[in-house]
Amino acid sequence: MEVMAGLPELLAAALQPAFDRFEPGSDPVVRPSGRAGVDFQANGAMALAKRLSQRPSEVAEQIVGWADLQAVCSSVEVSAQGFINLTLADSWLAGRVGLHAGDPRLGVVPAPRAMTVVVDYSHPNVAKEMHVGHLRTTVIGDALCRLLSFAGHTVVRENHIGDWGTPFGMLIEHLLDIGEEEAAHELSVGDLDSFYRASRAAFDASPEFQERARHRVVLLQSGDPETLRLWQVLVDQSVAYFQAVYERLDVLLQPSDVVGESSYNDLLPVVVQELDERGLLVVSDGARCVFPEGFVNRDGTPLPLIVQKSDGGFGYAATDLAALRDRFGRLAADLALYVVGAPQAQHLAMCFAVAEAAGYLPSAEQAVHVPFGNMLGADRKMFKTRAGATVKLGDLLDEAVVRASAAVAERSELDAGERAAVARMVGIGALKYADLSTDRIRDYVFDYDRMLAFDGNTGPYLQYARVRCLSIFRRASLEIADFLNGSVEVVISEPPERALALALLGFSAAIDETLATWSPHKLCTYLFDLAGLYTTFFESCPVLKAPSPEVRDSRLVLCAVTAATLGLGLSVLGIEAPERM
RNA sequence: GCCCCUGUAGCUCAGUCGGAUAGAGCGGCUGCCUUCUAAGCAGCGGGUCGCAGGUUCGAGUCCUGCCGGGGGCGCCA
Repeated sequence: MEVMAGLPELLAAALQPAFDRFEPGSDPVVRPSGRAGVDFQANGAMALAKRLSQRPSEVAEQIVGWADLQAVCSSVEVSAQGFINLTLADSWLAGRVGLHAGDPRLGVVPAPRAMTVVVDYSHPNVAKEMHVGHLRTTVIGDALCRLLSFAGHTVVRENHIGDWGTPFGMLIEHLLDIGEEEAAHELSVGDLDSFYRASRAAFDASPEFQERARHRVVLLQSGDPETLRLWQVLVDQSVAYFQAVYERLDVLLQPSDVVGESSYNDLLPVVVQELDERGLLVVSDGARCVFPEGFVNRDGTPLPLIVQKSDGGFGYAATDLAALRDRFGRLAADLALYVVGAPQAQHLAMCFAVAEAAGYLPSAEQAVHVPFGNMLGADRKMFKTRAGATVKLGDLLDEAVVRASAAVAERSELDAGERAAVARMVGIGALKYADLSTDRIRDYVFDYDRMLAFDGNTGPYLQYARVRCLSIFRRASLEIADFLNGSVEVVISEPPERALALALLGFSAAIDETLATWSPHKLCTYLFDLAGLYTTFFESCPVLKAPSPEVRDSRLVLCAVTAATLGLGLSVLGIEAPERM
């Protein structure tokens, strides 16, 4: 079987020889067409005509005359302005969908060169509650991991948790004050915020506590075994708590993916030494810095990346550099993605620049910041992550399931046993889809009603469309697999069948575009359009009561491929799909 | 002050390497459950694509300037 390719590429390839006769290598510029009755349009003739000082429509006419599109298109027309309008033949389209149905990957070709990709995402802080600010990095990062795996790459998930730094002196002393058992209990029930706040309160209230905390930091940094043991208690309890959240959210992260800041401690002096050896290090105001080119601060003077502070402590830049060294060295990564908020853009750009200069990063394009916009409060300001009260991620997940349970109870005919599982998939699916379905770079205002909507362009709408595909097979006691082996002929008679078929063939392009730009919302948009076209088809084209057995079987193929596409699409986004709802 | 991101329908957002008459969801209005799941469908109404220039056969898309919003700019991470 020929390698499945996207329709635009296929048409462009068919037109290329004709374009080459005018000007070798000129681009046919094939795009989907919005015009009624036209599937694609080739716009390249107009630019070509301009360059050759000829009439666009005449150039287009000649190209059409030379091109061999008989087998593929039912109509090829040239507009007065020089657009070439291409309409695929129903029979060709039907045959194409038949092939598509037999492909378990639904037309998505594995990446020609499999890479090792490190994805850095989620990164919550030890002894701190996961809040809604962690949602975007976690959900987007997880979707990218799944997409990359599906594309054939080796994915190394790294959860770069905040498990080191001066706050731990305070946290450990507080742990001792309330007793290990009580501390472990508080942390294990996920009440990290009150633990952290109580530590902070003790620190602010008592000079004696402050002194103990400072001393404890020294003990921690010097590797005192008992202090490390207490620190480990905090880390272990926190990681267990994170894991509970991840499982509720249905993300891939495991405790074994945790590579906390502390894991680079031994590397930090090495990094400093190597930066020094390469002549990159400059001491400025007592701090050891690198001044990457092109970065300036307020007054126009060069902006430093502070690697080692004047007090001898290492800044987080040192940790980030060590992580880059580790990822491209020990792990031999081909690519590292940083699913980190947009405010860190400058910091990461500086780290990447320094890492490249230091030889840690082989080439600039191999480290990619995948930024996302801020979650804003009702006041349109950034949700505070430091002192300010924000919404706990756990509370948001609770609310998602509560609302979904109510919706399931109200709308679904499922029995009680199935309802809980479906409510979880619907609620969490709605929440994740809400985050994935808009361009990640944009800021958005935190809003329960928007994030947990179940109608319209939402996760549940996609789940529901798939459920409606599956219910047809259940109703008729048919196996969906029998319609996904390429053995059943597809015929196209009604417009909704045709529109659905055309959309199904666009899956690989949607995946490609999503990965090319690290933008899950592109796949969401595709799936939503597909679900809408399926629903139109579902409303107007009876399947089990089709006019003939041939049409019935053909429509069953369309249902089967739609279900498979929605299921696979949701799956690579990290959204579960129930069998019924 | 400098830099980054952003501005599209009442609200929330899509809009592909610049293509023809800018789309969807929510909300509003009108219909549609005796036929495969109404978390749905069909239809109506809704636009100075922030503003002004420029490039181009063609600009929501590219360039410049201005305005509004968010963020960043040396020892927190």
